[in-house]
Amino acid sequence: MTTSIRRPRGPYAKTSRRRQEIVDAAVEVFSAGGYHKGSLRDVAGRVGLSQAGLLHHYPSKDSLLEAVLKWRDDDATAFLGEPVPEGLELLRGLVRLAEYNASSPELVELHVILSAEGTLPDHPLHGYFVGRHRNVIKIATAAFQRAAANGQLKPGVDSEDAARSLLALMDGLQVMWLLDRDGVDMAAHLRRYLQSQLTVEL
Amino acid sequence: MTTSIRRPRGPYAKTSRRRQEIVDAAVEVFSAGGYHKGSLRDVAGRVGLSQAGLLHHYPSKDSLLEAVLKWRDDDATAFLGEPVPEGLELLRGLVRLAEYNASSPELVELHVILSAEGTLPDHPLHGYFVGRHRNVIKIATAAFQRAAANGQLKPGVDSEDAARSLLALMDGLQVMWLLDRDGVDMAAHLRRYLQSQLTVEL
DNA sequence: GTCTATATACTGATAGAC
DNA sequence: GTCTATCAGTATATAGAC
Repeated sequence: MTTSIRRPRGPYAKTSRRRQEIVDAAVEVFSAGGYHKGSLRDVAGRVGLSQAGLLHHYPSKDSLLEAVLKWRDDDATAFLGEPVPEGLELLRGLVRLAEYNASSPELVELHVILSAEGTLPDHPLHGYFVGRHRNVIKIATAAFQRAAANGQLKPGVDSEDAARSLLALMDGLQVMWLLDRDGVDMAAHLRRYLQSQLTVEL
Repeated sequence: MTTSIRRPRGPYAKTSRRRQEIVDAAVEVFSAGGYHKGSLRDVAGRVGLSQAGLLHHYPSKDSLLEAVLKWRDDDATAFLGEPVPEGLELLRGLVRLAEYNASSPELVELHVILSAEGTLPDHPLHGYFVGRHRNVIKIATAAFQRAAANGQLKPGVDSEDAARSLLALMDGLQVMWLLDRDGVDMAAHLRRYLQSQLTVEL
């Protein structure tokens, strides 16, 4: 997010609001079709703009998608709290995040479709998801290490392995939940997994 | 697969071979781009055919994709053996399947991208994946129930929950593996999870 | 069985008026 | 800031010759 010194509030605030409307609409569109199927015309239509008009705010499809991902990351970070909590607190936060996700199907759809597309090597999002994955693994591993240092982790459990299994489970549960929303309780599955790795009550 | 009585072998065998060539090429194309980005022209080019020529063998994009999914299901079934093994044998088979997958990145890509697209309600594959999911859950749940009946499952573990966690883990690990092939040992993660639910050596 | 040619429909992006 | 008009590219599918 860049700020302008020369246009501090008035017109800028209006443009900013407009840009947020566009991002909201883009979330709807990319959730329902992913990057490849989602079209700028569709996004534009939802905010009462022509496609060319939309391109005035975001000069390309990629730049719009980038804004969507930034918005989603900011949303998740805000949910977990800043600075990101450590140890068991982070693990508890991830369970609460799963509960939150289950109340926002759109967010889950967005994550599932974009992260799958992002695994493909020549997808515009590939680099973003590779980097994000590295970062998330690092943070979750640190949480398990902190738990281990506090004697809260079962003996023989490797922190990085536990972190990877946890994150894979989170991702896989989201796919499964989209296929069977009433049959899958994402947070409960995560809690059970975490409990099986810990020596204390989560 | 329909067979013809009037053309028992010669020309039919040739056509059958051609159709398999096409399916192989389609796996490559849909692996790399999913349903929406994968194009018939691309598939056709890989087997030295024009796009219209390809449509002679599979009259629509959907029919070709259907053939691809059938081929993949048959492949997995053949790997696990028929009839599908029961109890611990099935669980061991799923671990071996993960090892097999790790030697076929293309299969993993195909599964990850198509199953993500298939979660979207209006995707042509949605019905297929919903049905497949139900079926797979049923089989895996039965395997855990069999293990429980043999006293091989830890007390307090619900068979269906264990099955769902296992399958979510399998799916999530594939996404993760595509982002970091050297850092993720899918089979090892599955084995650890299963071992944590069982009273006997897997 | 395979081709060329074509119909029809979208796509993202640009040019330039207002 | 938003529009219309347009360009160049892509897609699936069909018609009909060979």
